Formats: sequence, C-alpha cells, structure tokens
Amino acid sequence: MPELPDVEGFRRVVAEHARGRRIHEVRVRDASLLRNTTATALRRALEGRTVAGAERRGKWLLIPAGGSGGSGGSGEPILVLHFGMTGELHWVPTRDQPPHPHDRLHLVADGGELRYRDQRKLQGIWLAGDRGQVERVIGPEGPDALGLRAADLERALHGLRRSLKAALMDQNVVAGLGNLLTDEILWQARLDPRRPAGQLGRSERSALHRTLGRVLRTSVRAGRVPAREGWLTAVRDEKGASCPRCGRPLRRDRIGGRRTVWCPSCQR
DNA sequence: CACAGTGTTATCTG
DNA sequence: TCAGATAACACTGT
Repeated sequence: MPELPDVEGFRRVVAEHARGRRIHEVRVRDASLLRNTTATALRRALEGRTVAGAERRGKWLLIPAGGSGGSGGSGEPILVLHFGMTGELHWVPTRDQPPHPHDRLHLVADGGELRYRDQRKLQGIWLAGDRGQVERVIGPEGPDALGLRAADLERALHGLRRSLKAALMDQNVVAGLGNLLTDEILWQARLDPRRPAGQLGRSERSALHRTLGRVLRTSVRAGRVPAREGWLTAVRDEKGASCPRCGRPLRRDRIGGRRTVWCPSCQR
C-alpha cells in the first residue's frame, strides 16, 4: 500500500495525535525490523523524549524525538521508518490494547500509542543520531513528487532511455511514486508506459506534469490512491477489466519489472 | 501447491 | 554507463 499519499497520511497521524507527547516506553515487538540499531539502543534513545513532529521524504517518514530536558549536546535522535509494501502507522488512543499480530513497534505515550505495523517486513526501522545520519540511511533521492515543478520533471527525465514506467518508479528520479500511482498517472496522462522517458515532447511532458500533480493532490487528500469512479485504480484488479475511459480491454504487462495495467487504445 | 504482490537492493547480462 | 532481468527479503491471498 504505502506510496507517497499513504506515508503523507501516516505523517498526519503523528502530527495530529502524537506530536508533543512524551514517549514513556518503547516496545520492540519484533527486533528483526530494526535495521541499524537494537531494542536496547532504541529504548535508550527514545524513552523519556517527546515526539517533536513528523516529516515525509519520498516514501520515508522521519520522527524526531525532542529533548528530554537535558542540554542535549549530541542532537536529537530521529526515528526513520520505511513501510515497504505492507507497512502502516496507527494511533491507538488507549494504552495497553492487545497488539495486532503484525505490530512490530509500539511507542507508548501519554494518552495513546503509536504503532508501526507491517505484515511482510520488506523494509523496517532505523535510528539516526542526527540529520547527517538520516541522509546516510535514506541515500540519494530525486525531487519529491509532491509539489514537483515542471522544470524539475524535465531535468529528472532528461536523457533517460528507460521506459516512463521504470523512470517514474525510480526513487532516484522522482521520490514518492510507486506502482499503483505510476499506472494511474500514466493512464490519466494518456501516455504509453513503455515510452522512453527522455523522449517526450514538450506538450506531453507538460500533460504528464499537470496530471502527476492532480493525481497526487487528490490522493494525498484521501491518504491513498483512491479507487474513484472513472479512475484506473477503481478497476485495475478486476479480472477482465476494461478502460474506464474508452471501454476497450485493459492490458497487463510486466514493464520496468513490475505489473503494469494500462490501456493500449488510450495511452500513446 | 504455485505464484504474484501498492518496495528496495544487489548482482548479472547485454 | 545504462537498462533490463532476476533473486532475495517474509508473508498472505488466490
């Protein structure tokens, strides 16, 4: 599930419910999700501190843990989360509710708990001691897809011979787009996902930019890519699905290494 | 039982 | 260097 709109939703969960609360206890329910730290180190770093906020970077979520009262000579630790394909972040307003079987980490705070839940464990949890360590964990990324400028998109796609599908899903080209979102954007922009990304005409690139922005803003508002009437996402998992726009049968291919649903009649 | 899947990375091949 | 294919991670639903 988690692409940019979902992670943006998780960011809002933290901002609206957890921000400003003191972390009483860190419960590591599955230490195999800890990628660069241990349960002991995570507890030592976070317990007693305050949830200072939440920031999204592409599909990453950063939760800085604010000062515990001391002078804080070494800076504030930052919890770094990636949700893979099945991760979620929940706010549970009552403490000590029975855990969900896929709950991997609980941050127990005043008045509730923040729960990192993940079925497949394809990504995980990092601890950064400062902003520099955050950069090392996340690594290089293209410009964030939300608020992307037309000039940024042009620069990102310039010279690429790869397919649009592969290019848009590459976090080093543009950060935040996943499989579902990319299919929806290319379908709404009427662009063939196999087209070389660097060879779009001016008006095509402009249409792609406008569509990307519109699909993203609508999805962020919903906290997911919505299965809206008239959207590809509404029908993409149906068996003999047909294009919501032209009614002709949709095609399923493997493009850029991922399942791609598109309309060979509309998308050129 | 086989296999694909809303993600990412390493490795191999052309 | 670039791009595509494949495997690996771990688990569930079809």
